[in-house]
Amino acid sequence: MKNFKRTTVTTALPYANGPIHIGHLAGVYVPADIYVRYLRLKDEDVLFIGGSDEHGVPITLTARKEGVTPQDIVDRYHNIIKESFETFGISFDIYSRTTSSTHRVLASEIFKTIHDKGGFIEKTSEQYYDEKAQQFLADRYITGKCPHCGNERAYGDQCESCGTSLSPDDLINPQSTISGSVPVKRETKHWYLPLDQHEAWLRQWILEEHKEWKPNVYGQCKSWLDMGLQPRAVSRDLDWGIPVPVKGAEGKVLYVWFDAPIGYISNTKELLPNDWEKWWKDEDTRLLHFIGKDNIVFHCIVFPAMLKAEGSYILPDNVPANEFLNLEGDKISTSRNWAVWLHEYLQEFPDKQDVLRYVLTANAPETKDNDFTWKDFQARNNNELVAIYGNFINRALVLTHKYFEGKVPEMGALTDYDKQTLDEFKNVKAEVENLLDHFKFREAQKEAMNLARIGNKYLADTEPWKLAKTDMNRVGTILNLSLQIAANLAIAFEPFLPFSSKKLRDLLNLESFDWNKLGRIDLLKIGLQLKKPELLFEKIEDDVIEMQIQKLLDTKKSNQLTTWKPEAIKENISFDEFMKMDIRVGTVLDCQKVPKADKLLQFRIDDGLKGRTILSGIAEYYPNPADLIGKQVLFIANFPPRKLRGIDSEGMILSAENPDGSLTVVQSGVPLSNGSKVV
RNA sequence: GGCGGGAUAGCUCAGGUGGUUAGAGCGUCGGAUUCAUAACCCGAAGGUCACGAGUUCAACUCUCGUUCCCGCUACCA
Repeated sequence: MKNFKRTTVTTALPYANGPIHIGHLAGVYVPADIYVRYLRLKDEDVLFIGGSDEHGVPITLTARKEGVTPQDIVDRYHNIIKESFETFGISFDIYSRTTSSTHRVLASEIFKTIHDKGGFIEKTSEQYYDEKAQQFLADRYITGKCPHCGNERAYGDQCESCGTSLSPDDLINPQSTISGSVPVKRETKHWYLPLDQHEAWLRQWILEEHKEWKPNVYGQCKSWLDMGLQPRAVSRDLDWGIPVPVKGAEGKVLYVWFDAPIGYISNTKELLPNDWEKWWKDEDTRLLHFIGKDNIVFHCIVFPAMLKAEGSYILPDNVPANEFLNLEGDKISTSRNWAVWLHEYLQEFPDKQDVLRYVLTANAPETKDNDFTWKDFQARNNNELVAIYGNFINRALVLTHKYFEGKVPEMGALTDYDKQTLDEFKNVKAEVENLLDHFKFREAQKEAMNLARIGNKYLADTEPWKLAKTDMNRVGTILNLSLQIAANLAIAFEPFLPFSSKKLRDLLNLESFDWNKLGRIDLLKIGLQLKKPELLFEKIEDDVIEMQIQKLLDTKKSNQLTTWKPEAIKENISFDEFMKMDIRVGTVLDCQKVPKADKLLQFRIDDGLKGRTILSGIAEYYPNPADLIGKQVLFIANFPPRKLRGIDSEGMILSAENPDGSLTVVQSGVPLSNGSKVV
């Protein structure tokens, strides 16, 4: 690897539309913080950048829902997030926000530079426009009926009921959420970043020059590159964001994904107004992006393309992306409140930052998705932090106080067994370093914990409490060595468990905690007075854990209750409007999966006339499509034919939406004549 | 459907340019011990390394196919 002079570490900017949860922490912030603390301990030049991502449509929607301004929303969450990070010990050099003036200026400048270099292409397209509110509608501002599951409140980008991603054109009966009016199509101009033009060098840079990236990262990039890159819009018609800084762009802002990563740079600039460029433009700087797997393509392809298009910036050297953390077997979900929220944890478990840090690292989703359970949290705390680490520290201190009034005793001649023990932890430094350098935080922490295991074993094997009756010199040596191991633990755990390390250093009156001293046995001077033993960690009892589990069960219950509520009835229509619709009864003659389409079933329907073919996107709910053959179903008979996957679909099979979002074809209970009208 | 990642002890995970008895932590069981937050220490049980073929003297490790989980992507009237 190249010898870099300094390291810039960025962490995915949390979206200021909700608080931080353990998934964010495990995937991004805890590993990044460990890495940064480690580099700082080694006295390397490092800058740790964080901040809130505060633009984009979802924030405006939340604001609208609550009847406040977008600024109110981002202020609220920015403060919650910033404060919880601070309390949790994520040691950012700066945690700023994309609504800062520095960011506003820099993002504009970067856009302008790329623009002036001809790095964008301009395209005019038709988009929905709300005539009453006199503005273009972002995908999220349009609701309508989901063509897939029939949910009436699907958004223009996604149906939250069935999870399908949509485009506004897909929606049936689109409606503006701003004024409630029916939007019309209108022409609008936007700027695009032509990723396709960047494909060649990206391919070389990633696939040839960065084979060392994690398999999930490398594979995902390769997948995208092989599919071929498309131009991506970098502007939107919206009033919340950074104005597009060119003529003729009134009412347009930078698309949030364009401005957000620039936040890394502007936050650096805010911190170091005169000195920021060396962290972003010097080839001797190593740039690292810590992110979750949802952000891989963005940080490996899109953002680098932006930086390259601008021309003066360095590219990331590595993008250590983690997978996702589940909670008690289910996906973490902000909207379903299925999460352990950091700010709540900090309140409910005061002074237990390190416990969560430890558990999240021990269980980090480094190679695949992982599960967080409260039982595991309790077990890790009680069986590892308390029983192994805390217990060893306590033993060493208690013994020293008992036999030597709390002063570090002299180290006499070392026995073979002493030397053997020393051998075991001599190379801890090299091992932890090697693991951390390769972003293997889970194993690195385990290696640190191993020191405590060595200590416990040493005490058990040498039994100083027995020797105290006969050979106090020997006891002194044993305890000196034990205390040296304790001091080593304080250093080794410093990146992982900073709060406990500080507490331990206080107990040991240990001032220096230079990483380079790790592995030495002269960290504590003879005669040094130690503080009275104090527990490093305390046990977590069953009732505390049960309360947390109960809290989640309650969430689940209330989620179920809300989902089961039928939706509100749609606005009235006239009888005439209904009569325009031709709903018929038909018998399924044949039903099979459409090849090369996951969701489509192809029906052949006896409609009493010449028969018809209808496609329906319900394949995932009918693993055995043949089961439907012979059943009588209802279908819309007077939709114009539409080609799907090359097949003409002549109508729409009616299905009912279940509480879990799945679909069931509505069937006739009694035999009817094929072709009967439903009136 | 295409592409990518994953599948190894009850649980969480290591592992290897293919080569003697496949590792760790936790949990379980047994033993020892009392300095310690009934903690620590020692020992044991527990795995056809997802499934099926192939290459090979030899495969958990390579190849192909299949299944399941996660993600990206197409499809959803």
